[in-house]
Amino acid sequence: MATRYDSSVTEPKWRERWERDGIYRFEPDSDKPKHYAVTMLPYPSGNLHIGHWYAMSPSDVHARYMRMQGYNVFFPMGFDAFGLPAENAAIKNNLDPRKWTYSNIEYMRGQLQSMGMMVDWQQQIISADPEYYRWNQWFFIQFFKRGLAYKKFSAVDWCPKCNTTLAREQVVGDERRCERCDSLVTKRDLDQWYFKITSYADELLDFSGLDWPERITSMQRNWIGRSEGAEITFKSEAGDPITVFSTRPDTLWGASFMVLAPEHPLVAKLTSAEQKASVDAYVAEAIRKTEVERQSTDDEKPKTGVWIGAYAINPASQERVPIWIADYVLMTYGTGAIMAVPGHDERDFAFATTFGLPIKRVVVQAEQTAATPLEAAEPAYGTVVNSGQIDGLSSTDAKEAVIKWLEAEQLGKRAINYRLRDWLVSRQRYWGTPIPMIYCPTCGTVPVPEDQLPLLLPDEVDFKPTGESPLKLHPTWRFTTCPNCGGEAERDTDTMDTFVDSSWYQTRYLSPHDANAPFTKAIADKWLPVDQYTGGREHAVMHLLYTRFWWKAMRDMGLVSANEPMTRLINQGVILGEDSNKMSKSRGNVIDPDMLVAQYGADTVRTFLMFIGPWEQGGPWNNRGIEGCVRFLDRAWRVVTDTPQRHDAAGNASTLERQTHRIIKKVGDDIQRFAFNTAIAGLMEFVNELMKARETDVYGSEQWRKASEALTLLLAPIAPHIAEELWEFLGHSESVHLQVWPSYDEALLIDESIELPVQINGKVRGKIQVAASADEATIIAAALADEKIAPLVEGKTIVKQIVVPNRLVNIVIK
RNA sequence: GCCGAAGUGGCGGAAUGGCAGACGCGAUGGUCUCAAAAACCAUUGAGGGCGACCUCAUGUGGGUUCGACUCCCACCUUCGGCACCA
Repeated sequence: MATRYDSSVTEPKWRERWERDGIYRFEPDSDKPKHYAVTMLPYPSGNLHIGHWYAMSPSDVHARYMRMQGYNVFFPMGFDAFGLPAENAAIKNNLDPRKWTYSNIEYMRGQLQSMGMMVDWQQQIISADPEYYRWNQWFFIQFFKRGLAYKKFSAVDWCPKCNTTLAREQVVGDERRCERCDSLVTKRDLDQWYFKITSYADELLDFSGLDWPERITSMQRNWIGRSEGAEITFKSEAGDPITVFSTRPDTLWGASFMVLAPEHPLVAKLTSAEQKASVDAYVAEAIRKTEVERQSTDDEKPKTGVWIGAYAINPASQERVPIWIADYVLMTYGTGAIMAVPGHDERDFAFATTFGLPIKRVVVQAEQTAATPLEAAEPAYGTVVNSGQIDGLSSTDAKEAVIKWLEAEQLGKRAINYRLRDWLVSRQRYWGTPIPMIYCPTCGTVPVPEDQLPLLLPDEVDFKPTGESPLKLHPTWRFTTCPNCGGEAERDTDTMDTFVDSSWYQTRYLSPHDANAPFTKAIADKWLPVDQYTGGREHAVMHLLYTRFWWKAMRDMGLVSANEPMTRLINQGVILGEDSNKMSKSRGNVIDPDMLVAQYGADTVRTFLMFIGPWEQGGPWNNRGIEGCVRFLDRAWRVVTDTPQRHDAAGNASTLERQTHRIIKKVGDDIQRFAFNTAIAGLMEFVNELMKARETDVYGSEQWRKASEALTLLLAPIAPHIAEELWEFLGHSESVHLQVWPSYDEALLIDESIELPVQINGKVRGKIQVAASADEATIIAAALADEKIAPLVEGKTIVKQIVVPNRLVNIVIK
């Protein structure tokens, strides 16, 4: 046995052995309790970067640990193979996106395998495979039949660089940039397909039973943006109903004017002849601004607007209130019209002051009266005044009272509004799932018959980024016949958002080749939902929200029974360059995992990535830091395999035994909570302890053997290759990865004799050595007798004596 | 503005009511060597003292507690999300 461990020989050797023996094969029918772990699948960009390692290897560690804990673990891998980079690379280099993608997959699978993950590659999925995407189409049709997929013409977000529409979630930040390419997003009026995620808005706000980071659930909650209030119908003097949404029906008496969005359908009808010219000009300007970007979150942005020459009647106060249009009211939220309550809403206040509109107080705080003048909007809740029959009620009670009154008088109703928009899924690009819909002049919109799926993506396509769907430009593909009447018809020429692919892939892994269903129900019933999901938090309101929606739709179709797709979610942080900046080619701070693996081996790279710091936090790479892990694994190797020259010093086998039990507990606890950095720190300490014990007569003892075996087993999830080699060295013929996680004895977690710090008034003033079993009285006696403590206590009054078992003693004196 | 996360040595970080700085990097000194590398040993928060030791120290200011990095209140800073959303 060589004294140095050579990863370049050993790692491939064991990977081949594992593959040959099929130790990671998925066994859906085993009797062991199941544990389904999924890490977000990679996009086949062509090269695995260190971020993939950072995301995936700790997930593998946890999965391996669960397996050693006795679970039947399934930890699959696949490729999110549709998407723009393939098409863009193809356009740039005149390649076939299919060939580009699939050759990348072949290469990246090799890289992924070099990580030493416990993946059963026979279960892999590739979303660009027709056997996968046919089920996207199948789901699309089911959604269509259930009213969850619909087509709508409206202003949509358009990325000029990607040359396609985007879902609202894919437009990021206040500058409204494309999630994928960072371009400024514009608007276009287009007829597009949507999935009705809003019909699950309320359910998506319910995170009960989900062990997900607060950060993600709060982002989703923000995104969905539920507001409770009422819809209230005002009537114009001419009698046209104008419905507004308000979260403050309690302030209805304070509504002294109304504002409609410039695009509001009633604007044209209500505008008076005298005001028509200025209204038209304002509307035109607003629409122009919409196209350019009606953005600017500038707080200082002055309010603009125009009176349309009409009045409405406030249904509560019966006051005549002017109707204005202004671009601060958005057509896309609520009803596109508001009742303006300038006294208690900052925007309405700003508008009223700009245009000299009346401001009325309808809420008071304790120190105010109904006549206290308003110097600024006072949005806080308080007591209602100047409001007829609801005077004197608290804002909260008044809300309820007004809603009940509105409902009784048929003037309005309780209403809830969401910020969440339906998911726009049409994309004007080639490399995606064709939308399986046919437009027949006679029969209308007809789905492709299910027995004709998959509707294959054609190969010979001129997919230049023209802004038109490449499939539309194909000479024949779009022309078909209506499945209903047999007449001439046309196919939808868009493809689906690739987030569709990742919305249900976790279910497909279980039966990737099922030709009759998206997944085999018997297996899915046993294995779903996913127990542990890992991946980046950048998908909080995209993939992670879409997946929850998709799952609920599947549940309502009777395909799955749980309410949520992924029970526990952990998000890793981002691994940064050595300069603490995001890794990028232009900064030249990119770390290449292949080079590291060649130099140090996969085990070292895995170990260091987890040792850097808390996994959820991420952090900067450190080229010197990895050397520490090289040393650690090397020491672990030597401490087990090398025979010390001398080992005759007096040692303590019982101490080693206790250290062994302690580390078993620590590593298990830490891996369970994804605290890999402290698990590894603990193992480093343990190796250092073994190094010392090795030079004593403890070496070669029963306790020594157990400690070496424990070290090897605890190392197995983290450094699977070296652990396997050590396990073999220790004389075992069966893989270390088929072993059971070692157990520990609670009684052996603390030493027989312990050192306790003794505090006087909370400051450590001495230390005593006592038996772990010593009772409180004995400990206090020992503390007071201590040569450093005794003089300090002498002549003082002992107020209190605190003994924290196994921790410390505190003596409070006066 | 609202919601969320975070702030600890030269650096990455540990400790979630009980000895602050585990573990690692870096640094300094040493052993081995012709020399170097590797490995090993020692020291390494700041200030003071020859020294056993003492004082200070976890963004800031208060508070609770025998005891606070940890809990509470107020604030500062950084990062992420939402935002003319009625």
